Amino acid sequence: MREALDIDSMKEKIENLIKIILKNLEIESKNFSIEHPSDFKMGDYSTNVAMVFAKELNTNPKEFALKIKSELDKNLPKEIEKVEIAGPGFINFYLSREFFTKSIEEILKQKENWGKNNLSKGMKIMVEYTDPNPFKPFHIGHLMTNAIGESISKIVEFSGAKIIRANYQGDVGPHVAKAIYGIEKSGLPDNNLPIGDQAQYIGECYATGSNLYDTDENAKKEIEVINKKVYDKTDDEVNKIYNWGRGVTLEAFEEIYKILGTKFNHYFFESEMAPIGEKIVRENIGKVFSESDGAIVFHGEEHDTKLHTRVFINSQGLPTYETKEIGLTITKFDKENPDLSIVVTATEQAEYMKVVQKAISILHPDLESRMKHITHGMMRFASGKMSSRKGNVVTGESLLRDSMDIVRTKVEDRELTSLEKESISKIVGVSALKYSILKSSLGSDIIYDFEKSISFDGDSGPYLQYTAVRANAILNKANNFDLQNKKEIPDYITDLEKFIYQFPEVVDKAYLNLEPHHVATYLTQLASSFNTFYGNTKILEENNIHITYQLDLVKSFYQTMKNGLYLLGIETPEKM
RNA sequence: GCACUCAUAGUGAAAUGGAUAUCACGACAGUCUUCGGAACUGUUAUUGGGGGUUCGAAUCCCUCUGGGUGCACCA
Repeated sequence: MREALDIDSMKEKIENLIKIILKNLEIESKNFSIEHPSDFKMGDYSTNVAMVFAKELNTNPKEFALKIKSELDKNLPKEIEKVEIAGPGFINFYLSREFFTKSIEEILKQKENWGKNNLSKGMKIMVEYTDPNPFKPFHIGHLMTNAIGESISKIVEFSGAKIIRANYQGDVGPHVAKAIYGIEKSGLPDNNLPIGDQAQYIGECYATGSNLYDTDENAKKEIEVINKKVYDKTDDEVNKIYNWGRGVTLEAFEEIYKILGTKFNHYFFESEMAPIGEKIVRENIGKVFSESDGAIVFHGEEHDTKLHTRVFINSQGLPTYETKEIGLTITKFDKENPDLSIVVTATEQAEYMKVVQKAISILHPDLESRMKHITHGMMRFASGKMSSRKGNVVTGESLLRDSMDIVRTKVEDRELTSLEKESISKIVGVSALKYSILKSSLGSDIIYDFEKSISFDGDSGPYLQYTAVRANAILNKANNFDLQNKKEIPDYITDLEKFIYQFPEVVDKAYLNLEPHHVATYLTQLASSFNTFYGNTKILEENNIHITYQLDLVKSFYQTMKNGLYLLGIETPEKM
């Protein structure tokens, strides 16, 4: 992807320059860092090499820095304008006009490939995420996992891997029995209703059933009977409701995936994973698993003091979630044999997953390094805001619809076709939600405040989109301009140019840490620097001799923003 | 009780061990109707407490405090 390496190998180039100098000074090279200083006043790149070596050379870091600088100055490459010493002994590199001009050319050449890297070239990576359960609502946690999983998939894809998207759904188990019981009590809904409404009705039936299970002994017994029937499929009435409800909720989920922009390659179901896992567990009783109080368990703490014991087959002989997870993991490797299998879930599954993965690692030592579990915090609500605009319990779906509705009212009196308005509502509404999830690092919980998430200025997805749309508007309008005699390149360098070439480094970082927020944070800085440029520079003026270059700059900004938003799973609208 | 995880302006966040800790919202004061104002400029305020490692700590180690999550037949 990066054939013309001049621009984004700048970091390596500087590193090599310094290594050569160290070698000439007969100093053994060890780790030093090259980074972007926090402020452009301190240059475009900076190294701490002088501070790292000063002590063992028994010299003052500033003196040593000066020595390196004088060596550098002897043969400075044309991409570097100057080198300076600052602070306690930092060596700062200021890039040249030529470098920035070249980087813009490079972006225009690479287009949708701009920002890609080869860090996982040739690998096959499977990412499992979203994981909603049929018969239950698509709740906010699913929305969060989906946004994160989709973004990680795209970041991994940008690093050269073949990506396989997987979704794992719980279509058997007590929650299904509770929902069926609720449906038996309340009756089937009108099948002319939109599929989303029917799914919501099923979700309500689940809530009813779940409540009765906790409060009513008879209901509890009946639900347990239904649960068995779901597994053995002996009751026609239960089968009928089951098939209908499973179909309706899965279809409703598909509508949501469509809005969110996710296309899965594989759908795995607990009902199918259970027998596969159970066979594996039973074959390894006495080896990996053992009997305890009538159940089949895995003693995690025997292998790692931080782990604990978990039940894999309960005392009634039924496989638990743990066993299904084993079936799932083995099935993934059987079907696709990925180099790496990533699972994205909320943090509450972290401990459970460690135990299960330990058990799998003992069964298949070669898989240990090929499983990765990424966890994220939960979405909580600012106090007292637990209901959606329609007054219902907030689900992932209602949140999406509400967000889209807000955008719809915002574009209502714009001069746009109703088709355009609908598309913008979707693209911008989804962006507001996704960005508010992806801007934070994965570890901590997100306090979700509806009022704030729909404020579209500043640190938000719509702000980024709006900035891109502005850039696009200039480019469209520029078609009427005669660009002859307007091809001079400015002698000054804007902050926009200083940010824009860093994009591939940001993508690398997001990939290496599997943290989408690096992209989100960067794009906000980039957008802000574009808006500053936009505010200070009137491009489309007859007597502006820099138009050609500035339009290229706008174009490369637009491309960078578009590619960056893509990595967050956000579309860039033409208008809004 | 044990384990995991988190703690940064009034609020929400950022910062491969680096320089004067950034960004947004809010508040206050301006620009201005522009190549699209969902914009720009300026002011404002911050690393939970205590030790340690280091030339250098929001970051690493120890400890305390305070949230969240998980710890046997749910998923």
